[in-house]
Amino acid sequence: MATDTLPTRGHAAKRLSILDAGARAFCREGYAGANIDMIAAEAGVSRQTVYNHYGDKDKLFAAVVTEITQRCNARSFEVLASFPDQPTDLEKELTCFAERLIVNCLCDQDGKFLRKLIQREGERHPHLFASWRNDGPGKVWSALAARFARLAYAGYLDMENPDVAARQFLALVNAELQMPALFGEKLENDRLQETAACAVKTFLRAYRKREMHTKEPAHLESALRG
Amino acid sequence: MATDTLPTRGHAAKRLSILDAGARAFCREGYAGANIDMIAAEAGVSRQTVYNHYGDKDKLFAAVVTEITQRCNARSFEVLASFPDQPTDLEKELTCFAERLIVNCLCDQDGKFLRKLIQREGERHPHLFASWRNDGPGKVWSALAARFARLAYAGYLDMENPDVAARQFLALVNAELQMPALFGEKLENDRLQETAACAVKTFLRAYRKREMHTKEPAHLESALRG
DNA sequence: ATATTTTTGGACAGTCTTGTCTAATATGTC
DNA sequence: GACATATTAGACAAGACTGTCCAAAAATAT
Repeated sequence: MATDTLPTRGHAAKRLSILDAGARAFCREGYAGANIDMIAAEAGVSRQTVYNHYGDKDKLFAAVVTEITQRCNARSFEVLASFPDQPTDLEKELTCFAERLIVNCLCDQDGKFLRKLIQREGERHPHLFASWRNDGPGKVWSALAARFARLAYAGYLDMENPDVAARQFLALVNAELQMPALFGEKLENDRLQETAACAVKTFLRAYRKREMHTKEPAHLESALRG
Repeated sequence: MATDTLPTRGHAAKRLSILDAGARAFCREGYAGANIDMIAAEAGVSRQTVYNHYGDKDKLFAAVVTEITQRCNARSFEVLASFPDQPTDLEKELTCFAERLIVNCLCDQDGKFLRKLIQREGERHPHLFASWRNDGPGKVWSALAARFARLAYAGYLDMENPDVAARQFLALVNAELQMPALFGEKLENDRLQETAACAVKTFLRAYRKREMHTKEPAHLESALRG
């Protein structure tokens, strides 16, 4: 789990290793089901070391949540920064954006971990997830809504409520991912691309501005609508 | 939990009471976190009675899952039977259908219980959820897809892949429900209706047939699309 | 009213888990 | 090499939970 830039031996490395093992165990078994011996074994560390680093199970859990949350948020906003603000081919670029979203936020290790943790323990430890809610997806949603609003203003999209559109965009992107995510199946690359393409296609069918870019055939439009 | 038609005293009543208490406890605490004493107390029954009825914790869990699954499936197909096959006002009727879906399948006790159980223990007890997958949402999806295909054939909708459309429909309906569901918030009635309306509106913007009902202005269509 | 079934409360052994403690070992620093 | 710090394995007490057993009490049926 520890990437190349992170310490691979020594004190800090063990700390990280424990954190990652804790994340895996808590996700797989739930808070009650995961035990310290398991986590220590999975981290390749003695039980005492876990206690040395994190004090007790509750503190370890809290550390896991905040750490993974931070990683996820960082990734989310990184991906968000690549939103196509001045697209030349809107569908294509939005599809690529959706793919990045899926790969980096929805399907990556930390993302899956965090969603499972939230699903499993969200009700039980509401305070821990306040930051997730306020600084994580909540912010991603509104940031995404702002991007869509800009695209609408620039004449690419036609929507009344960018907030709703943003939530729907994410829902569509997630649509085909629900089942696999629930059962821990892995997603092949081409299925992923198809998912993104489907979602964006439907999103644009609903929200793409329907007037011509060149000329407004208003009479044809009204004839078709009437 | 036991409705009026079900026994409210005697042997069978206790059995049901235990089942419901088990469902609540397993959802709230997870399999490992829920303990028999808790369930017995919540069911208003002694611990021994739980063992008399269900043998052990594993069997109780299995019974909870299959029972709740059956209840949910029954409801799902009941709602599905009310799908507007010959709509006079498609948007209105589809919105009502979506509301029924939300109320009876997504937001009702059993539905919430089951989704939580799946999220919490799906990976851990894959065999238990096979039926959920095969007889539950899986069947609902394909049945819904068949309804959409019929609407498309009847000229109300315009879609290439009814399966994808069905999944997207459910995803859109769910879009605004994710957060509240995750944190156990309850949904006000007007927010629910707005959610359904939003989802259906977007769905129809994407998939409503754009040709006239009376005559096919094929040349105009191609001119507009080209 | 009596017989049968069900439920109850409590005791119980066995197991698992947490968190502490200790003495020995490893790791890294000066 | 000597020293400080981090880590290890293992023992340990305290508590929680499961699943069993049993005799008394309650509910139900005959």
